[in-house]
Amino acid sequence: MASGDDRPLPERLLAVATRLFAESGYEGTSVQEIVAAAGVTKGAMYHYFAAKDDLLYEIYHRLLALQTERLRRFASGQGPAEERLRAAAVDVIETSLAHLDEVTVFFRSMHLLPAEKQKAVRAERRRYHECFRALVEEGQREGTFQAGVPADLAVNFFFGAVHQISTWWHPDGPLDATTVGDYYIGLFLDGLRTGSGVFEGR
Amino acid sequence: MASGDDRPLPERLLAVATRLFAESGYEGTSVQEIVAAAGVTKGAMYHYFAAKDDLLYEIYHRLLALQTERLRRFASGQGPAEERLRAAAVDVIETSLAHLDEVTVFFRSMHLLPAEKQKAVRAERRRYHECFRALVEEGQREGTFQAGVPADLAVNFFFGAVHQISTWWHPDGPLDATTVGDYYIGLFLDGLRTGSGVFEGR
Amino acid sequence: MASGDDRPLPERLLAVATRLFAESGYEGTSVQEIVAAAGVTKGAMYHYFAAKDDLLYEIYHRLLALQTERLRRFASGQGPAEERLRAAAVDVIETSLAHLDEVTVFFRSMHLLPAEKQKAVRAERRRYHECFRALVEEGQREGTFQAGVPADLAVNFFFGAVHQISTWWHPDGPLDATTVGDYYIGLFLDGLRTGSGVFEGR
Amino acid sequence: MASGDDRPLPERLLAVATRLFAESGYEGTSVQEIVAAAGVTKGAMYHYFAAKDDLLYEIYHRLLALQTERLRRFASGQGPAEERLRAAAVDVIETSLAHLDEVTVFFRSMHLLPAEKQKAVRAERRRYHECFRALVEEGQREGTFQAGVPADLAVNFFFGAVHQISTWWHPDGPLDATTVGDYYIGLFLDGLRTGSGVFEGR
DNA sequence: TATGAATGAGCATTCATTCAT
DNA sequence: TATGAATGAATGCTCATTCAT
Repeated sequence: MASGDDRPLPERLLAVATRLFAESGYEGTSVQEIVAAAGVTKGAMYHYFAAKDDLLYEIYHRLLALQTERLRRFASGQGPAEERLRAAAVDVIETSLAHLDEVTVFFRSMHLLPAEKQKAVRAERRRYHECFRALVEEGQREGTFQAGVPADLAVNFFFGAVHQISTWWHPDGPLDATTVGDYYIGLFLDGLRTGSGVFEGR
Repeated sequence: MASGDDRPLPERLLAVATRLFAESGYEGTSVQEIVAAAGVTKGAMYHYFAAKDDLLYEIYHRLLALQTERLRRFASGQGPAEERLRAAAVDVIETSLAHLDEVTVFFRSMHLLPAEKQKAVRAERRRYHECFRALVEEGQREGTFQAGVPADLAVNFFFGAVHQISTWWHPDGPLDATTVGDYYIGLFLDGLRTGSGVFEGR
Repeated sequence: MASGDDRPLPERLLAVATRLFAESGYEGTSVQEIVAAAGVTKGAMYHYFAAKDDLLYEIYHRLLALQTERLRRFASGQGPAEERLRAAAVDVIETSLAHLDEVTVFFRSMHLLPAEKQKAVRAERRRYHECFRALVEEGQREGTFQAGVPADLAVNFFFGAVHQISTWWHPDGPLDATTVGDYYIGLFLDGLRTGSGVFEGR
Repeated sequence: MASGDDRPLPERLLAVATRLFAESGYEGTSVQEIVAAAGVTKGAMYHYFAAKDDLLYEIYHRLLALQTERLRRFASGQGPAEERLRAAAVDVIETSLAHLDEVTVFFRSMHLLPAEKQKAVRAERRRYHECFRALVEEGQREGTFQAGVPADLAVNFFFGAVHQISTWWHPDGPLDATTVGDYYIGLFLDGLRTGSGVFEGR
């Protein structure tokens, strides 16, 4: 019962919920299981979170806020677009792999959020996406990236692959996070780069 | 009430369940809603499916069986590996987009299947994956594809992107299925092809 | 458990609920207590009633339907208005005292019904009220009843008294139902009759 | 937040509770809602009231104490019983209409009080009732009122009607409080007066 | 083949109340 | 006097599944 975790209760509940949602799914995890794992009672949880889906929202919202803030720093840096894009992509893969449960849980279960929360998170996500896309477009204007492929689609392609990583990768497996990140970024940037391919001249 | 659908009941139930699962999620759809939408009663459904999760299993199993059979035909064809891989990739994107609900539902909810069914579908999925990977490896041996990137990882990268398509693409949107497929295959093959990139010589 | 009651389950549930609501109040009676007293499980109850408040609605709706039908028969009969009104009033008191729990429960708890059900029952109640009021107005036109008192108000006065009977009267007490009914009707009609009082000439 | 209400907190809490109970019912109003509407926190309320039902008890207890004190003044006055009864009745209707929420709330929810509080309020109520009944009996002995009707029953009849007024009357409606009071008293006294009716000679 | 009444276990949520501060 | 975090028990309701017919 003594959890040996002295973080504030809201943080502890989010951490516990993230782990349990990743293990058994959002719908497969009861509020009772969450609070039991955190060593408190339901009332304590509802003191901080108005509903179970607030946990789900908050889990991804916090990660996305972190990633957005970091992305903005990379995007507004110096140097050619490709270098800034690469740095941003390395970073988003690193933080995504470091928060694999959060990513997994969210993309599996965001459809279970009530409409208005879904809208809110989609709006946050869209802002992130647009910042990333702007980097791709900058690279296309510079001539580093193929102009023939819609930047929007390329970004979706990349993040699709990233968000699904947990379906096959595990931190204790043979490939470490950095390695996977390098390969993913390589596959993405090589696919995009001028000289590589099929969309040139479009 | 008259559904105007004269397919056998099992097929009708699967079609209805796929639609409802895609709309409201697997856990958000009750058996009662499924049978009501199919115009029958619960007993009728339980006559054909032993449990609700049989529907989920069957939905993806049928699509995967179809895609596996087609993949085998492409894989065992003539010509250079890249051509066969491209044809297989075009095909899997086309069939995936044509059965977008099935793909969405399954990758969202496979974690809710009981252990043994999860194992079964993972085994089927692995067989599919390995056949696809073999094509990539053949291309690497032929020298068409970069040998530096693990074929397994490349295949996972590609299917990650494909399985997430429904998070942003819609059949009535500005890009039609063929266009999306072409871009995705382009991004994938360009990223993989010799001469494009970072993994050469590894 | 064997209830020894072979009425259909819906009727049995309503009977049990009426008794328990009268004893402990609507809010003080749990669905669990109702189904336990009826010897079934919650699922069985929810098979017939969509919500707990359906029980409350149905309890009064059924009594009111009965009383409305009887009132219409008395109202459309032959003879002077006073005689028809007296017969109707005798009848409504008799049926109200025979269903005292229903009356008590409803007038205590109707404010807990969801808005649309409250509206429905109010509309039913209004139809009943208007039929009764028409009898009073007829007596006023005939000159039997004082014209100075608004018929609406007189009817509300009378039913106020009737609906509160359960706060002081009990079937096993010294006064039997018929006696109480006679007195109430006497007090009401004497108060209304020409020659008795203060509203004449208004 | 600043309530603009400088009455002592207990009074403010009772006023707020009365309004909320009248709007949403006793069980439909949470302690949290009461304290929020009063601009304080739960601890403050529990400092003055030991339990939620103390609010309910106090709401009616205060009104009843007021009405009892006034009734005693009218009862112990000079003149014929009918005049004193009329004055008392006018007064009780006036104060009841002026505190309509209190009356409504109490007669809807008194059954939710714990046994001992219910007993206490019933005893207070009985004292009030007996004082009023004594006036009726005095009138019967004087020959002004029909002796054939039990005074107890007549008083219950009258207060039944009065306590239900809020089910149909509203201060902003076409009839003002004084008018309603006059009619109610007229209907009651005319029903009771010698020469009007059916109970004479009993 | 199909019905539909009934089960039983589970779920998210609410809430009056307490108590250390 | 007053706060607000936390409790613990209860509540209405849902739902996959069974089974006699």
